Amino acid sequence: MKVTINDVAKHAGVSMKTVSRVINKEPSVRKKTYDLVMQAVEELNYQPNTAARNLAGTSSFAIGLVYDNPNAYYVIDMQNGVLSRCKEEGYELVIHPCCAQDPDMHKEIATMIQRSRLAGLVLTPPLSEQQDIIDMLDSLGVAYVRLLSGQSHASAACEGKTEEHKANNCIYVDDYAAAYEITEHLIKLGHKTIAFACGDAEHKSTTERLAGYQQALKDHDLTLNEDLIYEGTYSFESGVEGAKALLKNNNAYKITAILGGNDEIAAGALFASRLMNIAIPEQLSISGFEDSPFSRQTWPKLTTAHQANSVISEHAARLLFSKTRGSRKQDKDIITTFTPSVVVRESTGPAPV
Amino acid sequence: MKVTINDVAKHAGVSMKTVSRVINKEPSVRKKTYDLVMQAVEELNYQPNTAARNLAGTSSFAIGLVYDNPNAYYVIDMQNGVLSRCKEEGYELVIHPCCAQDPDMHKEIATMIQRSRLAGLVLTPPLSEQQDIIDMLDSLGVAYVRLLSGQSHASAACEGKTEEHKANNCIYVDDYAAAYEITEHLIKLGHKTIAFACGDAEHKSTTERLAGYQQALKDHDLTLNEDLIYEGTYSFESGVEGAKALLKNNNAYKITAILGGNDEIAAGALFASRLMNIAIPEQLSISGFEDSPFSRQTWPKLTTAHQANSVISEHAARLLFSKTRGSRKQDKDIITTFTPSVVVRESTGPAPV
DNA sequence: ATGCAGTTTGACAGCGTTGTCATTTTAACT
DNA sequence: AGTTAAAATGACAACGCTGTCAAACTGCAT
Repeated sequence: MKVTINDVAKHAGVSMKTVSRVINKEPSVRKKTYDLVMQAVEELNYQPNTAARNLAGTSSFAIGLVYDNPNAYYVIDMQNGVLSRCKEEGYELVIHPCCAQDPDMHKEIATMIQRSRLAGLVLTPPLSEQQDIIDMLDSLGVAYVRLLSGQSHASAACEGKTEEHKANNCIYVDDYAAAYEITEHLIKLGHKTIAFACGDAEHKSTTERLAGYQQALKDHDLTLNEDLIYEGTYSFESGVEGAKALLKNNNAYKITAILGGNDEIAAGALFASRLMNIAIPEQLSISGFEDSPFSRQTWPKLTTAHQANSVISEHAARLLFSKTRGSRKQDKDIITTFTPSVVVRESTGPAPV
Repeated sequence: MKVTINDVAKHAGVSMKTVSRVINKEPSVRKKTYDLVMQAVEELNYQPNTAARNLAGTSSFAIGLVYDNPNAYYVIDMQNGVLSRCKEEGYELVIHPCCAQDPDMHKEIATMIQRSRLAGLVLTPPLSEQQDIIDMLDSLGVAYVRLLSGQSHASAACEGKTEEHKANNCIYVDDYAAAYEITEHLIKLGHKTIAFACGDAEHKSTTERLAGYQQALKDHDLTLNEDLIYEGTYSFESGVEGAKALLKNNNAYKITAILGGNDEIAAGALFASRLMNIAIPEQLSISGFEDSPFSRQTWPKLTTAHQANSVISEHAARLLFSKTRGSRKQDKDIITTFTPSVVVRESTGPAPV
């Protein structure tokens, strides 16, 4: 039942070490030997024992995915992207949901790394933005990849970091550009008074998206107004509250469009609009951000900015693997900057006259 | 930096084996010795090496969670429930999304088990219902827990199984009772023509929910009508299609309520109703199933059957752990049958007159 | 043929824990 | 105090693999 590397070695008439070389795709194995061993592996249906490999080897065959995100769709996409890569590389994935606020956060992560001897970590926002965690990882000498919001290498979360760090440890999502684009879409529809319902203040993406929105207004000679910005969180409930607050005494401002910080906020705004008997998009345009499945399941469907989370996380995993163990083939196809693109659906329309 | 069991042993003045006994909570360790060792563990901040434990021990400190479910909320809840238990027991969780249709499914799972030497598996529907997978696991001698839809020990998925199997390997969700209850809720609101939009046929839960619905109708002397049953899948899109199909020529039947197979289907039905200008709940009542966050983010909010997935999966993990390694304390608080309870929100109302 | 550098292979000792079994200590009796 | 069974502890060999380093083999120029 249980086939060890030794069995394979005997079967193929080589040493254990050679079998090891083959399954680890190490160079300097003759093609003939390689085939011989592979055949034995097939015939015996050999499965390398992860525990033994982890113990004997320098680093282990497991990476971690750390997140603090209430959005199920986001998390699942992240997992699947990383998992697909792990499968290919023969790595295990240790998932670790956690609470970014927790002051013992980095201790908890350190413990996890030590116990499982993780080869690396993929960090999603907002944890990827926390300096104390990065410092801890650096001091531990663990490889990691940070998913960051920002315009490529200029991201504020990387201030004071070397170019080398930025290039090797970060994947960027250009929320600024996406927000700019989506705001411009609204402006072109004739909207002049556009509100913004923000997500969590501690997420860098909130700042980036807000900045993109503001720059778009500025570039089109529209006045910025603090009163049109609602500071909330990345949740449906916050979207409801935000829309209510913004539209409460709308006579003064005549808001004709609301930009949601993400799809959940936009869905919440949609919900609030119904409560207030406001027709979407006739009286008010609403747009989301992220293009989660959610945005297709509201009424009307949400205009949003498409963000391919599973692709992004897959590239994060690639980047991580390029730094671990083998580094066999240099993976040159890694994309490090993603810019979400606007998807126009039914929740936005021409500004009412 | 790296603290081994040997360091702790020296520090505490005992043998490695004794330290091992302490961290594994084995009996027959004097209280005094226990404290002594624990202190050393604290002082040195010792973290047992998972790989070594997995290799040396009989079974490993990792369990697997296998699922094939497109519903992100469901998956996340399942993960979190199992994870919370794993954390407490010091186990790792290996997640494994897969495709139930895949004919090589059980091979893939077998490979995963062998590679990671998993101590056990938690299986969610529909994989928990596939006999070939169960057989494979039995032959491998791996512990597992099946999440099943059905009335406790009478579940059809367990036909031909011993009582012992049913009690030790299964967690039941009584979808039948829940569907009965929710149908009754509609009947009490005066509805006489209630349609049912089914989920995937291969899911046992579909059959169970359908049966509960039918029995409720029967018990209240309402006629069953095949035409009122739409066979679809557990998706939003299917809900849209289902509602459209059911309501297309509604003059013949005068459907006043639709029972969705789950929340997504119900949300889809809601969406379709909007398309057809049908007021919810004034002209048509719609109810969901599962009480995912989703059901609170539609307009109007969905009446549904609350199913505490994270609690359910936590108990599944408990049951699994009661069969592995330690089995230390007999966990007597494991709940093996859950019955979802009706949550009334705004999508259901009195039948129109 | 001979030598030499480069390539390919193998022997063997760990990696950090737990299982087995022997040994020592304790408690509970005469 | 002396005996005995039970409880607590320890010594040591695995577990299945990889890292290290030495040995054997290659091809190629002499």
